[in-house]
Amino acid sequence: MTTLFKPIRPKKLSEEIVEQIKSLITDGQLKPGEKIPSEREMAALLGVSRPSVREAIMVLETMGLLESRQGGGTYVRSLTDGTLAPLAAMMEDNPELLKELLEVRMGMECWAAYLAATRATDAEIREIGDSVEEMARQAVRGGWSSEVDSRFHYAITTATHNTMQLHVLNTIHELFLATIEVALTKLYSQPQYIEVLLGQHRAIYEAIAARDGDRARRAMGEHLEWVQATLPRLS
Amino acid sequence: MTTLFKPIRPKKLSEEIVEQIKSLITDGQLKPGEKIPSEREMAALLGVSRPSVREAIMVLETMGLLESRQGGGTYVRSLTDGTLAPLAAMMEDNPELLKELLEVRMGMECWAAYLAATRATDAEIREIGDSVEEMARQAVRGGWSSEVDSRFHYAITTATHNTMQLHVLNTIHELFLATIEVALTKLYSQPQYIEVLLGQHRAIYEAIAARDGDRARRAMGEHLEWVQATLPRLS
DNA sequence: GTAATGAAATGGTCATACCAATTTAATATC
DNA sequence: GATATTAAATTGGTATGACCATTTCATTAC
Repeated sequence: MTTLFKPIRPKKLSEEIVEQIKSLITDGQLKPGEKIPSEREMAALLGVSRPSVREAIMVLETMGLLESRQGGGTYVRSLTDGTLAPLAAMMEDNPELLKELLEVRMGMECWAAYLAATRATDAEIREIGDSVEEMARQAVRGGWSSEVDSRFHYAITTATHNTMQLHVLNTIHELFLATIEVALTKLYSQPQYIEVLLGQHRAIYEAIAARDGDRARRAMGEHLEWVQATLPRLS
Repeated sequence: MTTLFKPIRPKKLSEEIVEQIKSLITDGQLKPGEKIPSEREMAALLGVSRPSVREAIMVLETMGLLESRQGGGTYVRSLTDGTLAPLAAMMEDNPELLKELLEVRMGMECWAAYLAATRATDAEIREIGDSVEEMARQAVRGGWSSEVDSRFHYAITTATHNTMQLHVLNTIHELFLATIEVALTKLYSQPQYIEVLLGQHRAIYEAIAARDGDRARRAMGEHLEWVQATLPRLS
């Protein structure tokens, strides 16, 4: 019952200013390239102090909606979809976070392999197998896409019959792909790695097909440790 | 050829402050839930004015990394709060998903126990032990709070030395607590359960202290399976 | 019409003050 | 010793006024 009520926090002035300016931009009353009133003018119009206006403009700049130039004014930016979510952007700036996310993923994928081995339906085991066969088909032609690898892991997570697991792993996988899809595709097309990777995927599939949870977890762990060790060598 | 060169714009002070605080968060020196120094203190430490610090904090709040409370201070948020926000919405719509979240958490806590056993410093092992001792002290008086349990799990996750693990688990833990803090506190105060739970927490601590990863993982798995089985009996 | 110079406008930073909310410490009571 | 109440301290929120740095605009000279 506690979830029905949420703490009420009064809005800061800067938040209200942000909302007003956002509305003017999304309504088209402030257009891309247009200059907004100066900080001093805005403060006078809104009946607030200049620091409060500055805080709101700072926030809108962070959102990518405005752009300030010292001495020159503040302009509305074009509404392009270029801004990455903050976490993905931070991961681009800091490869150590990516390595840590890989490790978080490892824990979750191993757990997923374990659960899948204990719960998968025959149809789900077939789908995992089919994705491995698709890898083998593309391997003959020089390597497989990161989509096929995603299909494999997605099928395993689906077989856990845990919706939350699927959502969390999907979110982590998207963050992951946003950063290293190019490197992964490179990995899946190197001749010296293809057979090793294919063998690892088969081992995972076979452990799940045998409904052996511990074996599935170990096989997944070995696969992901190998990937984690091999990716840095590609750069 | 013009795209090779970008205009050079001197960085604002607030931008430099943002970068410094971001680094402290991604390096794990500022952890989720932790309070950062006050605005006045930060201004003194950085040798800048309080409005400049405030602008930086405003920006970090917009990015979802910090959260300020008037009179109360400014706290680090989990990096994954934003990206995993849909989970909270899903759980509000469908409380049955709590069981699945418990299972996701189980996988991650077991992995954390394993990593902590292999990596914890002596000081970290001491902190885990201290939180178990605090449980024992409160147990004599009828049970312990969910804060003490959080401290125990937080100490284990900190000992993994994986910042992303800490952030993801923190987000999941807050989702978890938001739903069943009352039930957990009830669980931790039932006379027939207190001794069992204390024994389970001791077993986890001892396995980590023995630096036995597999044993730590099994102990954590047993504990969380027991909790998962027992919670429904309280309603 | 163009170039140089000065003034004005604008954003960036700062010091200081005060208000509002929260936390902590001190005191009184049982 | 525990609990409740009150006061003080701490912290974030907002404001005023000042000054610096950069850009834009107006004026003047050629």
